[in-house]
Amino acid sequence: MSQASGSYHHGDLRTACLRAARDLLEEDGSAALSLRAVARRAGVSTGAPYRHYADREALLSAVAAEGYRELTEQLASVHPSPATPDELADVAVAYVRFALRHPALFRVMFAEPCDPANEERANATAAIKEYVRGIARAAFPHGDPEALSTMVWALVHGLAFLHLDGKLDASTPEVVAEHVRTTAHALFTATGAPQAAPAQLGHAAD
Amino acid sequence: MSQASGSYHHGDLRTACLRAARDLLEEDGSAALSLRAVARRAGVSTGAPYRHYADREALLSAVAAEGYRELTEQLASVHPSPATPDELADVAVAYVRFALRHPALFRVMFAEPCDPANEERANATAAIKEYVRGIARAAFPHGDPEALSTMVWALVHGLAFLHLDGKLDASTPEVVAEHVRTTAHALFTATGAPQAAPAQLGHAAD
DNA sequence: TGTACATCAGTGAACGCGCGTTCACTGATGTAC
DNA sequence: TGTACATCAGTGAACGCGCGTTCACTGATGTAC
Repeated sequence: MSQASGSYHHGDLRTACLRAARDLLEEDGSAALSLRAVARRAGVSTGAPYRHYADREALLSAVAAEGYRELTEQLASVHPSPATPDELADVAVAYVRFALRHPALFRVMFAEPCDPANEERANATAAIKEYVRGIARAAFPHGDPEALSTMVWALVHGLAFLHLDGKLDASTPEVVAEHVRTTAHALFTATGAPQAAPAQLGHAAD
Repeated sequence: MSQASGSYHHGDLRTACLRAARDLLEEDGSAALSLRAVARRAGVSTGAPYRHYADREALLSAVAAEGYRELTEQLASVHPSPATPDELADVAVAYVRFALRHPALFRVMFAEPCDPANEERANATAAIKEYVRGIARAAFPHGDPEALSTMVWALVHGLAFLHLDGKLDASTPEVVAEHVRTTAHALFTATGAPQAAPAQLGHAAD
């Protein structure tokens, strides 16, 4: 968009490819994403994307990285630093909702054996890990944050995939949200997360 | 095997296709399973599998169903009716171990959008659901078995996929087992599962 | 027990498809003077 | 400000590939009499 319109040069094909890939994933989540389809969608010849991505893998990794960033953002926007069981449950609901709203993207993010050496991708996953660890630290100040954050992440991740794959009732978003909230509550209250929010100071002892 | 060897008729091509599919999945987990590759592997012409499977989907569903049955068996063989946190943790470890030993099969079972109307497949998933529900009932006699069994399943399922997708350290089976055991323990002890095994009678109050 | 015939489970060639990737090319852009 | 030229980002045709599926066929099997 930044440059010519209708001209020979595209202007920002790199971004346009990402956009096209995302659109295709939203439209037909079941099909595998192909570079040719992306080029077609971006209104460009088959070879053009190779100016910006080394190969299919590279595009896929970029898409995945974008997905991670968005997921992290959305979780943080629900509660930057959740502390009560209610707030934790809200975040859990947001995680599963993201998966169900963007099933194909979520699968690219997790189920595709993408290049683990891709730096952008590695950074993006690190960010989400850090957010989850932060949650665990704030919510369970007395436990091992590492173990607890794994537990929380595994729980929501499992819920997301089981809903995605039709193993749990995902007929309406409301049903799912309620289900996730209940499950999360069962976990958080039982593991001794603070019941109310007496302190939301954000500074926990290191 | 049941009939001719080296003859025109195969004897039991249905089973042989399944076997071939499984072998291919074990050998190259990253590639998508194709009917042609299965036929090749079974030593048979491209069209032959169509005598036994309507299409690719049908074969995939059969493979998935077999996977469900095996997973259920393996879990049950660890503890038919686990009651203590230790026993529950053993089952959790077995679940994740299955996923890591058969990554491609596990992905076919869960990540492929297989035909949900397939009866064999539906039966097999129902069996595993039932086993998990049974665990929850036995282990948490005072909670809502439905919510708790979902929680347990989601946790192990999430752990399985996070390890599978390289989000958690899966360098050695021992590391993974230890990790799963720790996480499971944290959950089970906190949610009030029986601490020791005073009664292993198998009859819980309905 | 022997023969005729229907049925069944394979063959192998062919169809049309979409894919990833390469490559010689060309039009647009921007920079040096 | 104007021109020459290097660089860059596209084109479009082509490569070879493996795929799912179909179809006329043929050899093996088993059943009725």
